Amino acid sequence: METQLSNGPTCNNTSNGPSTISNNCSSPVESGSIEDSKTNLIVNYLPQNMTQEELKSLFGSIGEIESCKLVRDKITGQSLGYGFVNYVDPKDAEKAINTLNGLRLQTKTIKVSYARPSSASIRDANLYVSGLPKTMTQKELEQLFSQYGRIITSRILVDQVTGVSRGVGFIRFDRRVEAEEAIKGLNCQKPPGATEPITVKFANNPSQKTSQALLSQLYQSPNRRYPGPLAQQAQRFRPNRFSPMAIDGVTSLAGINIPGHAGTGWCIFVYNLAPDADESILWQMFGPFGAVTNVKVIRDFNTNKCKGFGFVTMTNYDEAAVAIASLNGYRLGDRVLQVSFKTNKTHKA
DNA sequence: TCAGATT
Repeated sequence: METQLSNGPTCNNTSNGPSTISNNCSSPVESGSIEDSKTNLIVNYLPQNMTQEELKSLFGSIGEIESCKLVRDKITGQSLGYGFVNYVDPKDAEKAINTLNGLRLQTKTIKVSYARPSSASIRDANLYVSGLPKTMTQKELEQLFSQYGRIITSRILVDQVTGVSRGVGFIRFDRRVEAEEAIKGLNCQKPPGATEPITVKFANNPSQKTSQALLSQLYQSPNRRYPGPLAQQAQRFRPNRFSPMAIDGVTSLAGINIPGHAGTGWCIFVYNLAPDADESILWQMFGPFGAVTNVKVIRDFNTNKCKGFGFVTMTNYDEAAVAIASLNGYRLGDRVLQVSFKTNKTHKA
């Protein structure tokens, strides 16, 4: 693989926000049985505002996608923060795991792994654990539970400020029967060395909460609706930074030149990419700064090598501006990148 | 003291 990046916004520390310790364990490459699909991936910890189209754009940068689905709440339509990507070629699925697992997008670190075959037996296998000793580590938590089955994820919630364990956590097993056995074996039991017993029970179901939140919104404040798509779009657009009268759409039609503004977001020009640069490097560089809707490496038609530049589209002006300020002059391998809002200049280089 | 992994 190519150059690894280690920079990004300084705000981003842990894998999924400051309040949790999380693993991205259960290495997917080694976990599949011979029966499992080698093309279908599950993608977890997606940013809340990421759309299915953006998911497809991100994973489509690796190879041809057979299908792609962002899972949403049935009632609210809100993203549940995970989705599925099914590639045509198993090699591309493997490549996606190798290149995109652990990619930072906004405040999240996405997890990419093979999807298990869907079945009833793997549902409702998630446990909520409380009363844990504050000193217990995630590894110790897993050790305690692993005797009951294969752990898919584990987590200990921590205080946002101090980073100290809150004594509660989650264990997701591969199968529900394993979770049931763990409750039987560990609920009301004292872990080794602990003075108090722990509580182990099934965790709340995820989609219930968002549905409830929506319903209470509807019933409690009927006059305070969420802003509709138009209002949201108007908020995203920041014309007064350049022109006091510009309005999204109108400016484009009127031919007023706003640097970088491409109608659907802010287009950023990235110059001095290496010939072997690919889309994933652009996702890696810009993803941590905010909502990226698209990336594109410009390649020579015949050689398929990068012509030295590419483009990145970001939804929000402020995030784009910070990304540009941070990445302009960034050293990628032996090259120093030039990063700016796209202009209408013709770039010949 | 419940984050967000099975379409």
